[in-house]
Amino acid sequence: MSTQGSSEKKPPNHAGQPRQSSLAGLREVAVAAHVSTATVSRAINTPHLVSPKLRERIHQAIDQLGWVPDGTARALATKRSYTIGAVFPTLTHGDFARATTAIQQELQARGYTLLLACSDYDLEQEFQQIKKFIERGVDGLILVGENHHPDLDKLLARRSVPIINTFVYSPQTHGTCIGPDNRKLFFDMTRYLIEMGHVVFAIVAQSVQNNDRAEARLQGIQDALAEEGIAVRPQHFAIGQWSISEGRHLFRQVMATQPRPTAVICGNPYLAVGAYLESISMGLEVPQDVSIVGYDDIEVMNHLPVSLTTVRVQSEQVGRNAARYLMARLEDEAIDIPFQCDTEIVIRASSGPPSRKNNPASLSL
Amino acid sequence: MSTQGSSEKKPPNHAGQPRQSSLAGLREVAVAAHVSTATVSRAINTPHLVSPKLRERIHQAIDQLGWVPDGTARALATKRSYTIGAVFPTLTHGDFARATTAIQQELQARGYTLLLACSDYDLEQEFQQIKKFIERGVDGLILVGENHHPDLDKLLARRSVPIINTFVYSPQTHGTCIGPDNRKLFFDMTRYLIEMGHVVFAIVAQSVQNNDRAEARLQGIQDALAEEGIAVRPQHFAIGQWSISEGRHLFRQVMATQPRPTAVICGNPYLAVGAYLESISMGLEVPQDVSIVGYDDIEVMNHLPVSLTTVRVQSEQVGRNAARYLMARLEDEAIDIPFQCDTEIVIRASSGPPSRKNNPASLSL
DNA sequence: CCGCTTTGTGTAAACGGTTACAAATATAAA
DNA sequence: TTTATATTTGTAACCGTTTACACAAAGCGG
Repeated sequence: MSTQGSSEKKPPNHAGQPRQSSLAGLREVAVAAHVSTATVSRAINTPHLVSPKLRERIHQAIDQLGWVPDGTARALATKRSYTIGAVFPTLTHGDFARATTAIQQELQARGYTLLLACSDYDLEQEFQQIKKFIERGVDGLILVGENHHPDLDKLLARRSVPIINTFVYSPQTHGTCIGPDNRKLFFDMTRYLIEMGHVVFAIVAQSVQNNDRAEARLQGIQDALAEEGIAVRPQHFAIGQWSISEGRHLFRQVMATQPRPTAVICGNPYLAVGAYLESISMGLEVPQDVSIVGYDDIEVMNHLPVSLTTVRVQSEQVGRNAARYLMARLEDEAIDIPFQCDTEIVIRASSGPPSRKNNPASLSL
Repeated sequence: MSTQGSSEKKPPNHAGQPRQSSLAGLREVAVAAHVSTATVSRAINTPHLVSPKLRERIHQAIDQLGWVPDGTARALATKRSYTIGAVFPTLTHGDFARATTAIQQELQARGYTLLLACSDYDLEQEFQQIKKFIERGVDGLILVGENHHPDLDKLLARRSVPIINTFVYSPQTHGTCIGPDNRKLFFDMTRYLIEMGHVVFAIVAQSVQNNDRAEARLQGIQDALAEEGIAVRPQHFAIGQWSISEGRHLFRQVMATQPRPTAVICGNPYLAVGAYLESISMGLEVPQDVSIVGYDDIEVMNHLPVSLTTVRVQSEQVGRNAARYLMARLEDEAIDIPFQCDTEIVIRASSGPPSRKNNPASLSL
């Protein structure tokens, strides 16, 4: 196996020439300030260990040379990259965009940098992205939901990268996730509608494929209804894409069935807006003819001719706390953040008691 | 200066114990596969230089040990991080979110990772974030606009980090920016309104503070109007925040002035939606009483009772091309992308010729 | 004035990969 | 067979920081 044995100490470098200015950054600063590299390093990272005189000289050298430390080398030496990876299903939904912004702000404030990827609701892709992040040496990970690739745990265990699941909360997994209790959210919303007298409910929602949050919300609706002995009829259950036009389409579809629903619960704000706009096209009165409620509060909901009842989730709070939590863990600080985030049912004009005339199952559209 | 001189070759490591499994990752794989570290490295990066037999053995060792290469170390050694930094003013506006998504997709497809920050339209903050990115060793940068911190060039020159400005295009700076020609965009839109017979124009827009794109668009309006000898009156010029409610407020404000505008050009989609929704509250007919046009196309604009005329910018295209451009430069590939991106004036129901009755400067609101 | 701590600084070995160069081996040409 | 050439593989020096350890100097109570 051992191949060569004779080479008797050749000059270390390739050719004889010292290779123009081969001094690396920190080293260069060190000679300029007539100190050792260790001292320069300390002057930046632990200034109190360096005498004021040298500190001064070093800083002078630094900005005289315009030196910017190499984070890569630092990361290698310290095994800390001050980098956090976040994988979101998408960025084009308001809540994730808001959370991302909050995360980035929070990280930045403490010197961390955000690595971002979008999995497009694909678990396999999410896994690959996480893997990449780990290769890149992220110190922590922010994910969405609790439903991940089966091999994830193994991967994380090896490097012991802390992780936090966002936009979910359940008492069982307390401490590993930050977000709303999705099930309870729609449970409460549904109760509100029940108490208002509604009996025939329709659901217009996005696919629950790889989306445990949406699934939990659906479950919340069904649980609340079940308590009253009510179930959502198949023809009142419409699943589709995430868009206004889809909302219009699905709303029209469920409203064309018998018995006609008096309350339509939408899985996201775009579907709700679509449903409402379609109700206008159909000449329906909201909420007299039908109540429409959504999930998540986007600004337009509050400004439509009939403002829309919805659930507000503090996405910024979710993002901020997730970031804080991770950083605290990394710095071994104690931290007390609420894992279950604030939510609020925002009751606006689009929901109300069903009108009498809708009770008899009759009438053509 | 030289302190010690005697130490006669002490054992290299601290205590005598070999420190449990001190073999670092790649080294560990190497011994497991009975090859040298160089060969392992080659097996991953340049497989064709390694005999199939060893390659096989190495890969076996790799996934038997579950090794994940350390990107930090790799980056240090190769001086390439396969990382791109992007600084956006915000993520909560649809166009930037879409562009970010496109960038990330494109980067991922070629093994790059995205670092993201939001400057909140603050040049100083942007500069700090860029600096941080450079410390982190990004291979390239994606920024928005052409207006950056004065020291930016110096900083970039030192490390020679390639950069691309997005969401802007002007012939003068061809090759350094990718986006729409913002000035021309609103120039054309204004011409369209002029040709329709409008004479009294109002502008409802966001602040142009550190926003050369918005500024260029305003200039486009003014240039087009100037050709006809028209100027926007001070009372028709409303600048504010970026929101629907602000759009409502500013719209009401400009509509309360004399002479009353027959066309309102909005600087972004939210302002346009707000303006339109306020027109409903005010009992105005769009476009008979007033034409409303916006910038950027968000879905709701096409679904409101009166759909809104706007300008569509291919933000995804901007993002994608920016990413491609950078990667091509980094890999020394030739690439032919359009620097000026596609745009389209989408004429919908909210714009039309001014009605006769609006001509006489009269009437109370 | 001497040992004893405290404080400040330097030396050099990591960190975990890549890669120039040399050596060994296989292949082709003569 | 011999020599020239191409192919594989190994050795060890980097990449630019940090940091354990050693040492010198300064401060101090006795």
